[in-house]
Amino acid sequence: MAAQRGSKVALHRWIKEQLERKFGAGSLAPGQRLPSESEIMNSFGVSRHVVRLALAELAKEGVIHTERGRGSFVNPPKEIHPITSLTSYHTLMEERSLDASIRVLRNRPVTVTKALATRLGLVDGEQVVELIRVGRISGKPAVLMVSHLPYSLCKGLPARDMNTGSLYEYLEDECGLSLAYAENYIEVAFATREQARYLGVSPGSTLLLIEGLVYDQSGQPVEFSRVFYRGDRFKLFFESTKEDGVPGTKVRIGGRTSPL
Amino acid sequence: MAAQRGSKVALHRWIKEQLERKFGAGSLAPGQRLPSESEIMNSFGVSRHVVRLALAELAKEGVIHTERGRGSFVNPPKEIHPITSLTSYHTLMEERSLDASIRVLRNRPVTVTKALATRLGLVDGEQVVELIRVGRISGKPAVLMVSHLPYSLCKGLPARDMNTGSLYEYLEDECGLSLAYAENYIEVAFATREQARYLGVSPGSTLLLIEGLVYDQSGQPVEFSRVFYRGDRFKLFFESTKEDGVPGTKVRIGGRTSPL
DNA sequence: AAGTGGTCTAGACCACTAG
DNA sequence: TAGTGGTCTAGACCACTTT
Repeated sequence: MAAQRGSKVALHRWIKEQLERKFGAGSLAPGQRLPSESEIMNSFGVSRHVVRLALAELAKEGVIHTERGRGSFVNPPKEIHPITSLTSYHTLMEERSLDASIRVLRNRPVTVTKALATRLGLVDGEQVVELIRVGRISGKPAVLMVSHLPYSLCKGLPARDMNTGSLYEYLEDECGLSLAYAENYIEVAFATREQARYLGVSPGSTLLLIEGLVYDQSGQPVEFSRVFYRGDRFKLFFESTKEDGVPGTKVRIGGRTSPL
Repeated sequence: MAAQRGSKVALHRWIKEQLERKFGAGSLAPGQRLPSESEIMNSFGVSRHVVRLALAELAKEGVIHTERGRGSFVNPPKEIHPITSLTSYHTLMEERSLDASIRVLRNRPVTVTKALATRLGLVDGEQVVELIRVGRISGKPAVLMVSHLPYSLCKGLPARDMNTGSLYEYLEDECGLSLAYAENYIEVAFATREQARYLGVSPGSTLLLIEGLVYDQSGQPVEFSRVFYRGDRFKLFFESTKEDGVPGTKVRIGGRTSPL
């Protein structure tokens, strides 16, 4: 191999492009193993460092992933997921009942942190219910949902089995709350060690984060939620429709999940 | 320094945490320079490689950025931006008229690619208008907007100066189109060399991508757009309101941009 | 010219996986 | 045990920025 390494493009970028060309989607099926790092080293005649830089770049982009002691493998294409806000993950589950499930990791009262107290309009020392759930699709961890709710509004929540049932239905039907609106922020985040463990990715992986603050009809904050998706595995979908002269756009969340 | 490097956490991760603690937001103001790589090497007594791994991790997360020949610098916090779909960037400009602007990079007819033809319902060989614009906020590149529209629907577009005025207003007022709805996908992307140049980031940087396919009232595809935001600098904002028994959620796009 | 980050080599040891 | 990826060291040269 070796080939002409003309011009000024960095060697590891060039190697990355070669690997993408040879093993990218299409030429190698999802799940297939790439050559080992030492094999790539030899075939291109470069040091291990540049091979690792190239593979790391491909992994960051979600094209491949690596497993210690096993090798690097081609990833399947991204899943498409309707944006989750006020319409819960549970609603999605009902649509794809066969392969979606929820597992509760934590459901217990804790003392608020300062940042949480500000968001939920609580004072220092108050209690909130911390509800942490992992949503699985086809058995694989897909989404990490972290919710915090004022304990005073849902004292019965920690005792409740949230492995089934919608959180929002519970809040409305059994806590007498009437959810009205939410402010949401979508951003890129990176997996902490704990999040990485739950989502089955390596620490520092790219995540899509939807942060939401849900309000009661009285304007009282009811839930602060953070929903983490694997950035290499998901697209968020929403459908928007334009209505008359309104200086904004109406969006229906939770449209179809058909492929692009 | 050196300190106890007990247990099993990787050295570069530990260094990263130390740096974050010492120089993270709060202790060092945005724009301030961090110690050089060799200074960090010496102060921790580690090799340059682990220092670079730690700095790269911080850069990926948007905490810092590095400039060749100059050093590493603390980043300002993320901007908050309402989701752009059907309501154009131009609308945002009007809201913050002082510091937002658009610059057109390309506006010309080209032959469709296969992927584009599929999305826009065109046949091979047809022409589309390629409109590429960079939105700036406070003079700095903020968002890269890449639009493709069937040439037959807007023959006058390439001759039009799109540095001012809204694309959607142009389509409705001067092309006789009535925009109805759009399908949108939000995902993580990574900057190509070209995108990186336009956005003032390094290749491979994390981006937030909104892909949108906008339809006419007759159901005809009118525009395929891709809007790229710097992932380390932006949050997308939307507000959702729940309405009666609809199995979905109404979202008003383009709410206020007040800070979290 | 001096200092900075960007790239690359060579070699080592470790942790994990699989036969 | 052999092979894999994960981590780390030491040293080198280059491209770029600043003085």
